[in-house]
Amino acid sequence: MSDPTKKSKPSSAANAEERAFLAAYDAAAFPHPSVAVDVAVMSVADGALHTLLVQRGDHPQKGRLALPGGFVGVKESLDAAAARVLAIKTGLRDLFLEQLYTFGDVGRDPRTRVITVAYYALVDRARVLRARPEQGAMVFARIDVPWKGEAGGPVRALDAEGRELPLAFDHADILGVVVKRLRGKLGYVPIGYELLPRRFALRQLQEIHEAVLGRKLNKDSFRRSVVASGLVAPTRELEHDVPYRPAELYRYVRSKSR
Amino acid sequence: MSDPTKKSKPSSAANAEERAFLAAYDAAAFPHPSVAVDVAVMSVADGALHTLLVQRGDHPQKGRLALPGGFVGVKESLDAAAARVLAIKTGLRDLFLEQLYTFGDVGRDPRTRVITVAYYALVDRARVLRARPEQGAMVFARIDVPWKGEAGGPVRALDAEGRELPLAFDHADILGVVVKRLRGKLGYVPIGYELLPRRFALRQLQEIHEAVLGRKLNKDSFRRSVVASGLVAPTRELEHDVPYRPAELYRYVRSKSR
DNA sequence: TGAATAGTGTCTATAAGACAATATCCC
DNA sequence: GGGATATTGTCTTATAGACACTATTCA
Repeated sequence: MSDPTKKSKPSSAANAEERAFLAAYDAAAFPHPSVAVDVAVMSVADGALHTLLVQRGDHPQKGRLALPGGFVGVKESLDAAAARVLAIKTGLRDLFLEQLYTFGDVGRDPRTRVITVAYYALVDRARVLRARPEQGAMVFARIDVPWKGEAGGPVRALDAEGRELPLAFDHADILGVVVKRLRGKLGYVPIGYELLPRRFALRQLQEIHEAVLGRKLNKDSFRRSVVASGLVAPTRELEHDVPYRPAELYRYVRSKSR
Repeated sequence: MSDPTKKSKPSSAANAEERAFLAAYDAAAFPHPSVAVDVAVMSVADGALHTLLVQRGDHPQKGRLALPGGFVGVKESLDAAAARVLAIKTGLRDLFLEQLYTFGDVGRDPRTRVITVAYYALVDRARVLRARPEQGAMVFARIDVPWKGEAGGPVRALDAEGRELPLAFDHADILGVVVKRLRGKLGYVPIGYELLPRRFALRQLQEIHEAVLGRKLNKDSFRRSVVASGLVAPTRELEHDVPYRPAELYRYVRSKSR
């Protein structure tokens, strides 16, 4: 925390000196916070954002619902910790997974000082409903966003009957930041595709955007802007099992060809 | 990290049980990473982004230039740690200060495992040039961005003669993320005002935007969009000491009146 | 008066919203 | 055929870029 006195040395001796310093360095000389990762697995179902929550079987906050999380190993990168937690607690692998924000208020965990690096993952509805955790049990909870646009703030988790689910720690705030980030990103980054299967109708993509943004979009201009972006390509396949004219299926293409 | 077996208890006893659990919790039971904050103090001068760097007097990376940083106290929030580091290492207070990203690769610090939560601050050129640190010495380094748009990647720090300055740790990557974030934010958040004194000419604001974005902007549409945003208000004051027609000075207003 | 930039007005190209018309599927 | 949605086309409006023109200050 402080920068005590220092002495200059000729640069030729610097490497040996640095090696000696590192050998003598004692990482346990002062108390450290704990570092955790929490992963918000987001999906869209029935026109609303949903997330995967796990029931806390241990103290603290036993019985409340929490984001899948865990402590970061000393020899494990943050990204690796997030992927490991995702796989263990939800059984899901190889998802879009991105760091969100780091929450470090002093009292956010009653055990001790825990700083958590929050991540969010995106997955399509069919895959998240097939997911089976390697341990524990999961709830697929609907997110209720009590604010508009990118105002921000905590959100609520609801069960299938619309009852509010109690969230642990500051996870309502974390999920609020996830929603805010998703709304901000949808405008200029094609993350909507991560929430859909490989082939999708443009109407499905629009429904995803509307669920994330929390407002209706204009159908015509949505179609035009998506097609004009060059990020989707028609597949000549059609929807099936729909009680109306089937739409052509599109796929996401990385290379905009123009 | 694991969720072992659990027994159900009547909810009436839950509070007492949780208190007992917390009293017995041992935070030092497994090794912890260290947590630091680094603050990138960004400003615009001579048409380019600049940042404040401190010379490392201690190992590791002695002699290299680093972002002002320090370890997070066990009873100190991340935001408070960033503000403290900013004040101690640069003498600057009450700046726009926002969390950026958390860097946690295993080998990023040769001492031990150090996870750093990076922040960025914005300050106008006159104020940063008056800044005097409470300890150590500072360099006001020009940032050279070797990529366009929001491609991302490390940047270089240059001294007044254009010579490259050696950066410590992964700080070239951190500064790259800062630049990427600033470019992304300029489009829809008025952070440009944080880089200017309270009263400014629209041309100055445009120069700020051009320096951050790394490209020229159209003068006419820049003026129109800024004025139409309702986020600036004319002050009826004029520039002075300019060898041409002085422009009217504007100020940033939070409430867009319309 | 000339150089330099401030500030205004106009035209055009592009993107978005609104709306209408036709096409295609299932029942 | 009727219901529902897909898909295409047209019209209108808002915005950004380009450009021309006038205004104001200093040297």
